[in-house]
Amino acid sequence: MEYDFRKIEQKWQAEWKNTGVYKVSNESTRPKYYVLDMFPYPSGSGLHVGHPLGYIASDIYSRYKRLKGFNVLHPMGFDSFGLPAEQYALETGQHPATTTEKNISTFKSQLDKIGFCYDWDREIRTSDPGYYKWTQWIFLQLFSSYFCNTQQKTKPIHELVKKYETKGSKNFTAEQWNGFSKKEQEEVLMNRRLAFSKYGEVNWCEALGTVLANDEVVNGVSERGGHPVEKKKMRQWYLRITAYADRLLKGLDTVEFSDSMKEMQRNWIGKSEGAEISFRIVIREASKVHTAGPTPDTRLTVYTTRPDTIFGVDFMVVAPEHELVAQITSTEQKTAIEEYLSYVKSRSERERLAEVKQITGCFTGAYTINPFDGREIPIWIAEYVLAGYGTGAIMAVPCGDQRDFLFAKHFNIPITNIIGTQYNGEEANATKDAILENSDFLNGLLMKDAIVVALNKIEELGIGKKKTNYRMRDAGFSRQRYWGEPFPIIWSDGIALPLDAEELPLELPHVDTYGPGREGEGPLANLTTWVDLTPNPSPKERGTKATGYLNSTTEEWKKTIAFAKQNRKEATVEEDIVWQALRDRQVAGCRFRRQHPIAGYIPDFVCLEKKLIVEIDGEYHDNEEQKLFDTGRENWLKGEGFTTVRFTNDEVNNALKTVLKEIEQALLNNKTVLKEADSTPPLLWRGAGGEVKRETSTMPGYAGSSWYFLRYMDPHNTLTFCDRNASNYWNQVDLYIGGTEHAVGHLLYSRMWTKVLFDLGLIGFDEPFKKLLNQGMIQGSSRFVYRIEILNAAVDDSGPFLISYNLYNKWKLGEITKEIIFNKINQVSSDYISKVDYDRAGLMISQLHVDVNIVDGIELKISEFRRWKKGEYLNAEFILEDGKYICGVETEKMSKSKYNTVNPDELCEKYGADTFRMYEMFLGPVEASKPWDTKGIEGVHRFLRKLWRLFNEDVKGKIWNKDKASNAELKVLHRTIKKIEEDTERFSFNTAVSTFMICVNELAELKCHKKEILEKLLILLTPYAPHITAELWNQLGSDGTVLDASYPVFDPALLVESTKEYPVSINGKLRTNIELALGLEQTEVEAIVLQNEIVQKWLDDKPPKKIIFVKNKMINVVI
RNA sequence: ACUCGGGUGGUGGAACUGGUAGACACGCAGGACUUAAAAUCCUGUUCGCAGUAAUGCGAGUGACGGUUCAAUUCCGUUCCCGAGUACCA
Repeated sequence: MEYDFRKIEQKWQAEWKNTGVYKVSNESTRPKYYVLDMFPYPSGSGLHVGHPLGYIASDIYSRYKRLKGFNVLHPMGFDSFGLPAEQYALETGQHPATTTEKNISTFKSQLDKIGFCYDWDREIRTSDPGYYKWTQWIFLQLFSSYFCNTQQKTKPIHELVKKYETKGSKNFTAEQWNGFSKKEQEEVLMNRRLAFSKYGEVNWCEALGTVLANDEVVNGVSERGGHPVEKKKMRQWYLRITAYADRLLKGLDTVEFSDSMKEMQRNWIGKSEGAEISFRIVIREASKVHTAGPTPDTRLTVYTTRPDTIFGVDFMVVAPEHELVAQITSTEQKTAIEEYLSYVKSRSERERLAEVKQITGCFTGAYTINPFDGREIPIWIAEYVLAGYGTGAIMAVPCGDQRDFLFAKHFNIPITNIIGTQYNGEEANATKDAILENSDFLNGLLMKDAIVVALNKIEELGIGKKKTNYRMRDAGFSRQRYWGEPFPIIWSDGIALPLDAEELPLELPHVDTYGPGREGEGPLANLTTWVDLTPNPSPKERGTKATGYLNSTTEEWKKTIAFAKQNRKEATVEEDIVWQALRDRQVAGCRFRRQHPIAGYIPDFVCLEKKLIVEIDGEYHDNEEQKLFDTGRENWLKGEGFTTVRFTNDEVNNALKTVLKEIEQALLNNKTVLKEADSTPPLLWRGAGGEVKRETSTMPGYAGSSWYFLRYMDPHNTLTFCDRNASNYWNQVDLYIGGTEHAVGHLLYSRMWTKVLFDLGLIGFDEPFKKLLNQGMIQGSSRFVYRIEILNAAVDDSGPFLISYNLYNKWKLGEITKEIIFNKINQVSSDYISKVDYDRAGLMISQLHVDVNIVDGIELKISEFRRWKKGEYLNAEFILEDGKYICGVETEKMSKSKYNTVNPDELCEKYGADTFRMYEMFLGPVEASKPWDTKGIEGVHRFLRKLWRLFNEDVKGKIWNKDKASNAELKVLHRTIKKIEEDTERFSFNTAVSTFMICVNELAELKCHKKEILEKLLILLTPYAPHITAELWNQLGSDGTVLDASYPVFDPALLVESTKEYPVSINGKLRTNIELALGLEQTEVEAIVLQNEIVQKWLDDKPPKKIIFVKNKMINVVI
């Protein structure tokens, strides 16, 4: 009986599906274990071999933990909001929901082929309204919470309001607060909310009319099209992650992340401790000396981590954007400063990164006074000082900071040396270990110690204070895109109002086009009826107010609704006739509403899907004033995309058929604009008055992924994001596996969200991931062919010539001439080359990616290549070396366009999922990045077949038996148990695979076919190769399913030996082995060793200096 | 530039706290079975030198140096590769 992996794997995958063996319950007496993978973005190109690496590792560990008696949660889902689907929609018009759905089903079928133990009942998708309802809900929690600095903890914002109302704050009294307008109060609160909105800079591309992400901007121009990009201020949402900087830092000590991962997060947070010092400013003009600024004691505040260098300050540098710049510029320097500012502005639009660092700057004409020695210090502006960090101003110490040094040299500013011989005048020395000189009261102190001394003095004088700074910025949380969670926010007269929880989810409406709004807003902005919720007065009231609805209130909107209702009751006979004909989708299958308010207007009939309005005009429409009004309203509605058709009462009475015909025609002419559900005008209104609009941005990709690990615990709950019982049971993710690319983004955000939810008492832990394992990237190994172009050949008919790699390389290096290549071409196609004029012909060789799947190692499979790309190379001529066409090789990122992707489906089809799983693990440590190479997969496949042959033989069939196992066999088994358990526990899956190979090799050698041994081996192996083990377990007739078998227990007694082969070194060099009983003591061993022939040979009759004997390890004889 | 990883046969990699460097596999070479192929099995495979051979000797974990009876492992200097950050005061 042969190992028919295709049949076996199909059989067991179906079996698992039918019996639901991977269903996980939230109730169990067993201890819990939560294994999580970073869920994938379902891209259009499907899985390649890089994706499953981490999934296989987590699957092995989950299955292992299950065998060890844990209730294991190992879910999978999809991070299905994101830009690629939207871009695809922009190009093809296909709705992102459609393509996403399609991609997910491809992903799922690919994942299932690998045999993962996911509980698909717990699958989640971030783009599913049932899911993003809760993303929006958590956003609302963030919106209505603030960070209490004294308690370092998230609290509901109403507690802050209460405090303001009763006690006021640093900046205002309770009375003042209570006197603030609603809008003023909201502005104050916005500065404390955890999710808040402010004006921020975005990359705006005029030509594309859209906002671009940072990575869509390359060298100052758009990646697509190369159009110029500029900074533009727009209202944006942010998360106040900076408030959590310290807790995010401290939390790192409580989790098991790799050192590099922790380091990356620490760097990103970038905490630095230093001081803010303020300096008095004076301006020196030709005519006078005066102080700057609106008040005489306007001061310049700088941030420094080195207050000890205060006497080495030779100049100040202020960021060009600094608010003081205009005030402190002297008349003499005004033009120079203006020129410099315009230069900086022009440059900020360009990408500064690419170019060599230039030293630029400009003197302002102002000075600060060193408070300790009264020295006047010039103030400069320069672009190397960033407005966004610290105070946007620095004190420059050229002898201690290389940038300051270069700046001083460039502008000939004299440099003060405060560190004596430690400074050589050639470059700055940033040491903290120098003894200070030229430093007044700090003289003679070690810089390290002087930091505190200086700081204390500064605080004592009241000119500065200790200050901790963070490099991390608040996280931008809005995107001007379509395919993301809509914000549950309504802007009313400039105040952000949250939706009520009952109104969630705020579903993403359908749009026609995915292009940006007029002002660069997201595509949602184009849906005026969805966006504009401004309540409107009734027509009667509007008659007296030209700009009526702008000042309307809830009351007025209610009146509009009431008015419409009234109109319905008081319908004219003609209106009724038309309604009877239109209702219930009788015309063109379209739904009509009657007397339905649109903004301020109440049309007689409207079909929202087709944006068609039908008006039945009574006699009073002949009135001039009414006509004016009708036209005005028609124009306004036209602007909103509505077309209006009008009929008179007479037409309805006399020619209803024609009227209906015309309506039908109008419906058919209009295209469908909205899905019915989206067009319902919301009835919300929570009134500050003024313009009421929905937020049109959507949330970024990381919104949904910041809390998904919680949803898996309780995925179907419609009452809450995750029941507290469920999150208490599953608690933290015990093992999280994923790539390093999310080191700072996703991981920091989800850590922050967890802390917020914890503080608000919604979950019981404040770090989401207990242990993080980083999987390496699997790179593609690209293959190249080299195509020869002959220029000026004057011959038109021949296939392309392809030259093998080594010849190409020699040509490139100039080792061979073009004549030699022409000669080679001549050999493969003599009649072609005879027509070429050697002297005039030029040679060009281009390197082309070739599909790795038609290359065997590095040798091109020529016949398959001819068929490749629909026969583009059918007539190619090959210039070979040693009869082979050798391809060029390079390691690159795996991508379709480079033809270096390897599809797991094909490997599963060819070798089976078990082989594929084990081979991915065998490739090397999970954490390591490595290029994919399919070559070695045969070895793993051979191993599985060898395993199979321990149970069955091709001819004889079943050969396993129930004989009693020998000691030697038990020894092999228990060595394996020990090693596999150790290796699996420490995620060393590659060595575990090799341990299995050793075990099977040894059992084969022992001709062991005993159930007693093999059964145990199957349990060990089932996490790695679940299909073949399930099948063989079944064949052995063992009880139950191998998935829940009890894990074999290692018995150390079986491995106890009485003797050991000791390696014997002489002077640390291995010379021989001696078998010794284990109980021996040093002296006994020495005696035996000295007897040894080889040792005696090396001793050459001299006594050894020393003999080192390490029990159970080795012996070293020192001569 | 800074921070963090990592350099081991022809290749992927192993050696977990200093103690037999190269496990396991790929590839390659030779052999068995076979008309042949596939499959399977066996032998060899770090390099150099000597030997028919068993074997012996020498070198060897990027380079140089140190600590140690003993270093891939610890320390110092240096080179190369990868990842992250980027004028952060």
